[in-house]
Amino acid sequence: MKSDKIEICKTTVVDQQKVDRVNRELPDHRDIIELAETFKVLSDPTRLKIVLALSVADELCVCDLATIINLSVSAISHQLRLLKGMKIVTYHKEGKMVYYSLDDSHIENLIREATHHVEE
Amino acid sequence: MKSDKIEICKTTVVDQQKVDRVNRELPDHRDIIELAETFKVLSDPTRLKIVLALSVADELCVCDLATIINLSVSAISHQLRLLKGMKIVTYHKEGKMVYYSLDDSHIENLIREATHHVEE
DNA sequence: ATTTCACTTGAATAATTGCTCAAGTGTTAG
DNA sequence: CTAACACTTGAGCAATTATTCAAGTGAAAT
Repeated sequence: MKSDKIEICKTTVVDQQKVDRVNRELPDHRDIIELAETFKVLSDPTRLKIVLALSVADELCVCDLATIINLSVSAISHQLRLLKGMKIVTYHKEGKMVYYSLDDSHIENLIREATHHVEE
Repeated sequence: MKSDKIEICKTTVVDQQKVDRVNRELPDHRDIIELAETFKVLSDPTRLKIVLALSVADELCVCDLATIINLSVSAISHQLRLLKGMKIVTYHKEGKMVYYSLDDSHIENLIREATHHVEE
């Protein structure tokens, strides 16, 4: 069970040496999954808008976020829950209000880099 | 039909001034969608692996990519089609072989930035 | 000419996911 | 205490999507 080489893919390997080298230099599976998950968070327009809005406003209550994004409070709350789980946003309560803010400065750099890509 | 302010979200706006300012500073919808789509491409482990493998190897045939990623040739081909459509990869034919390579240097910077984020 | 090989493509399927709706929590106002 | 408000949460639904399978294309080998 150690050789995870050519079990599923039964086709011919054209350049085994190159395949080996790439396999050696590729990050391991866990890291790639984690990397993909980072991209996934920002791949949904609603979540991306939330992050963009918070990067402009510093902090916003759920209600105002819903107004800005033009979606139900429930929908925004669901996404905030997810963003909170990924440590991308934090919140603090003030009476019945809940104010959310960014908890991750790297995310803003990532978005900036992607913006350059889009503007190509 | 011009006011897209508070039609769907019927809840109270807490800080109208802040909401207006954020709405003014936020990129327009089309750009956000495009930005989200950029992230979406890299949010799938298979596509991410393809891009990572190509950034290491310069060029690879579909078959070797399938071997490296441990998936069917068909699955890889489907994803390559998508990546080609988004101008992230190109290909050139050599007899029956098709060699794919990266067509977008920005993507590598984007992945590098995201890697920093993961390593936080 | 026929077969083989590398790859593409369309259809079908299973899993994921983003939203709405309805109900629930906790805080404040009357 | 009751009602209103800001928000959360779980269930359900519709849409998207990643993969497999089967069939098809075109080039090279026999």
